[in-house]
Amino acid sequence: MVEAKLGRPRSEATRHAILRAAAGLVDEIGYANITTTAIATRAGAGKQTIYRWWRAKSSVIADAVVEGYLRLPSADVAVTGSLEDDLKAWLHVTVQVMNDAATGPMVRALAAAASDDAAQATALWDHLTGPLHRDLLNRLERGQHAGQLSAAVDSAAIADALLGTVLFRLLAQAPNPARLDGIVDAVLGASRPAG
Amino acid sequence: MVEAKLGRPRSEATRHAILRAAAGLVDEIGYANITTTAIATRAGAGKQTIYRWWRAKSSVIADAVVEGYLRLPSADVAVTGSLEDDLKAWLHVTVQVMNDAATGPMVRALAAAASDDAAQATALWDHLTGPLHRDLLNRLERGQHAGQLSAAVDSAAIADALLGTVLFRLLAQAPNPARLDGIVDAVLGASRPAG
DNA sequence: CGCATTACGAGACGGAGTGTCTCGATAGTC
DNA sequence: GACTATCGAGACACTCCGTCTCGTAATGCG
Repeated sequence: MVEAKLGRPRSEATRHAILRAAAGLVDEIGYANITTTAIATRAGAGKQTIYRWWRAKSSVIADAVVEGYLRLPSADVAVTGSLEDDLKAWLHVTVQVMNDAATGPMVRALAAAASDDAAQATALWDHLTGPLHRDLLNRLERGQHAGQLSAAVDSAAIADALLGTVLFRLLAQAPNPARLDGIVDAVLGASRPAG
Repeated sequence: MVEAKLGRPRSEATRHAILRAAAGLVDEIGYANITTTAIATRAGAGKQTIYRWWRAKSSVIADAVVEGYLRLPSADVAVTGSLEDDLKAWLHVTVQVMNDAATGPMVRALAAAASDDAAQATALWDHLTGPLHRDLLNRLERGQHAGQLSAAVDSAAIADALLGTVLFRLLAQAPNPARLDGIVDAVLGASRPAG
């Protein structure tokens, strides 16, 4: 990890251009159709410059995600009076967003791309789902402070379950929204006050 | 869908050999490293025979899943007195199984393979996770009959959430088992009797 | 049986893409 | 100015996909 002191230094501008080109291509033509040549051309870089710094194409795109060049479109978790309503609304909107033409294929492809490298996969999912998880957690903890949710439950675990549900639907491409409300009902406690 | 009546009929043995070869190769060298030539060679078939009946390599492998040549290793859901304990035990074992050397990469690769075709993806995930979902649902409904779980909650939704959690961990390759118990706690109702 | 028809195994083939290699030029350090 | 590593550009060998072409095998019809 020691930087070389001799010779021409690595161009940070080129690095940025490559990651930016990769991210743009994922958006425009989809992960599966991207070629290294296309990334290089769009970035105004040579192919060797890519392979000098990344092991493979998938690594470039994974890096683009990890460094924030590609983000999942996220829906804000509303804060109205009802935790239950807010979570249900978030679930429906998020499932809808994930099922749109661009997002679903991208996430599925990235999941496959990261499957080579466990460390990379962890970093990638962390960056993709981290913001969503954080938003959910904030709302849940606010609900706990407001007494809408028992302080004894593990709110991070609930956020896991909700995100897991969204991802499951994303992978299975089953846009049936029928059970989404049921999940929130179950997660908030079966014996909540009747609504 | 009308079968031809003239000429040599399609060999069911060859069809079986091709699907069997594809399934074996997924296990042995992983989805990403499979070539159509390798499938054909291993099956003792010609490449043209594959392309005569399947559109692409991913279709062959998806078919192998749908027809049961590839299965997710499943852990039985125990039936002891405690629904809570049974679900926690199942979650831990299942996450452990999914994290083993062969299963994780296979599922991730299949997720990518199915991303081409929405209808195929639904069928594929149905066959992969269907048995697990059914087992969970059985145990949950049994718990509802035994009064361990409110009859009002959507047990299928709970099964979704538990499976979603497992898949999320599988994709993110985060083997941290800490929150698993918390998910069961949350899902079974925050206000259950203290344990 | 002979003929038409379709599937079969085998493998050659063109096209596309990957990752390596080479080139002359460039941007730093000493 | 010498040295060294990176730069853009693109040629290159290699692998793989999916198509095409063989000669052969299996089935129904006359």
